[in-house]
Amino acid sequence: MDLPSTRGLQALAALKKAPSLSKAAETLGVTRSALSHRIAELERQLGVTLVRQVGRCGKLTEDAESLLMVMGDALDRIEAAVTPLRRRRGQLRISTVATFASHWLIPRLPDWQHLNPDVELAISTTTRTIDLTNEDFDCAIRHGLGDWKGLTATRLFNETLLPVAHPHISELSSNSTVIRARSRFRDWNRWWRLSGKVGDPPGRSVVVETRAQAMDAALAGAGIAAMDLAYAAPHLASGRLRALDATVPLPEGYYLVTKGGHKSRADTIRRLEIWLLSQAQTNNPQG
Amino acid sequence: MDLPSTRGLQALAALKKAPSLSKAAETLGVTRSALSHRIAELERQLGVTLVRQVGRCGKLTEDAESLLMVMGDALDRIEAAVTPLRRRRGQLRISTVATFASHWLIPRLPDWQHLNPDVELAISTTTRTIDLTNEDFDCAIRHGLGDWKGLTATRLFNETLLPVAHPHISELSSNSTVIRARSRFRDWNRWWRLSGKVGDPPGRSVVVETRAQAMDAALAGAGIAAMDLAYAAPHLASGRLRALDATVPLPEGYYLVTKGGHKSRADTIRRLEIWLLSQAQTNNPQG
DNA sequence: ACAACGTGTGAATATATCTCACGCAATATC
DNA sequence: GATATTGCGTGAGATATATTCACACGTTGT
Repeated sequence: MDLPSTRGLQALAALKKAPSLSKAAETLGVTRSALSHRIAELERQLGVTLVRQVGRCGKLTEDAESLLMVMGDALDRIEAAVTPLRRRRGQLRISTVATFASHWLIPRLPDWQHLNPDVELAISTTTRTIDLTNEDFDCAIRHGLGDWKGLTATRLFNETLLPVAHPHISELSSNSTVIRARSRFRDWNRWWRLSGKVGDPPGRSVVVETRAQAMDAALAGAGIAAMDLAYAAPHLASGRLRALDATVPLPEGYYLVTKGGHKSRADTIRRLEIWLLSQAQTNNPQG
Repeated sequence: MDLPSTRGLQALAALKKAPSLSKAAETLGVTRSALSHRIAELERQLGVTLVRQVGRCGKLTEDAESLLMVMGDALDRIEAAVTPLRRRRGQLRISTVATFASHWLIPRLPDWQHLNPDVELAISTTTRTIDLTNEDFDCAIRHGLGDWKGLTATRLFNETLLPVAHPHISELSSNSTVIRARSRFRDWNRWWRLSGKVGDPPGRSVVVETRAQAMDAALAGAGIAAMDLAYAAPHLASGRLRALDATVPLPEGYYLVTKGGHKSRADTIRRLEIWLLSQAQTNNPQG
């Protein structure tokens, strides 16, 4: 059975409450003409006259009255069911890793808010890799090779490591103190090998828990950190950190990941993607 | 507040009952693809994920479940409200005068039914002129000058009077017996004058109640009737009646009259109009 | 590996819906 | 009575929504 559109029924219901079609149109925020057409379309679908012009106002016929009577508060029910869901419309839920959030995304948030005042980014950081298809996130930003199956991934930037330290540290040698993050312990070894150094990296090291702490330690002058260029860039630009050697690219990168299935707000995600890519190019947050 | 379309909600409801999207589509009589798009559109409007692919079937999210829960039987209510009205869809209610119905329209009904098996004509004959704008008729066929204000009238044919009688009556003279219908008593005088005769019509007359009875009386050989050509034509063709003198046109005619306002089934009425006009040209019912 | 099933997606097309400008009818106002 | 004023319906044109078809992807059996 083919149901009539909500628009038509809504028009009829509004017409019952308001004295005239014009007033009803006003309450719905559309033209009188639109309402007139809605009624006409509904009448065409049902094959019944619903509104009859008496005097200079429209009056509902018995058919229309009975329709509304039987329908009851069906429209209100629908509205009640739909409203709480719609409330979350202006929000884009993003899951990402802590370092990316605090050292890349969050510093750039003011720019996003300026360009997209209607979309609030809700950033959620987790240590574990979240299962996008089962949890209620619209997208995620992940670190890896971009080969997550069943998901669409667009590369934001490749990871590139370089040794950075407080400006008063002027060189990297076998005597230097290096800062290692437990979560990315192998970074120093990888940089060492990829940059063509021989032997092992300096043995003297400070070990911290997370990469964010490694950054803090480097800023404080505790030693030399192998940091991602994207994260170090603002500090290098401001002079709070100094690059001590070559920058080497890693095969991994940072990716914006979206799930398949019905994408509930594909257009907003698309805007986010474009913005992220443009931000990834400038490599520096505003302000 | 902008309500989502019934189609989308209906799709969601069907998806809850059926195990898979394909089955749901079957129950609604549309393609799987259509249902998929409906859901996607609904999700876009609400900005919420409603269906999530788990395994190889789609499963409703909590949001979708709660939506359906709050909405309750709203859709059923709408369907219940709409169904009884739709039942009258295949019917076109026509109000007309008795003579036109019995001597013109009804003999032609088989042809209409053959051409339009989906539309049943419900013919209602009344002596009084019905108020189309207030009563539940889709259209009317009226006799008159076609100047009914507020209504749209299309002429089917002009009225044309001629004297007819049983074939054994061979001439119209001042000695003839004329048949008069009380409802159209002046017809004989009008014909007499308009056909250029001098003096008065024959004084010897049989008076019956209606024009239909006048026709019967003429067929029975009771005298000469001043009959409308459109009504007499089939009898003239079959030889049961004979035309005894000139045919004179009257200013009145028969009109298909439709009301303004929202025309609940303009397309069907349009088909009726075309059919009536074609029938008016042939001037003879089939069979 | 391969087929069978269940889906999502994009293009092309058909419906629905909206706004705008216009004309007509019924009331108000002079 | 003439003349605004209010309330409508209608057609054209633009935009949004729905539908189908053909195709590609992932999952589940054999």
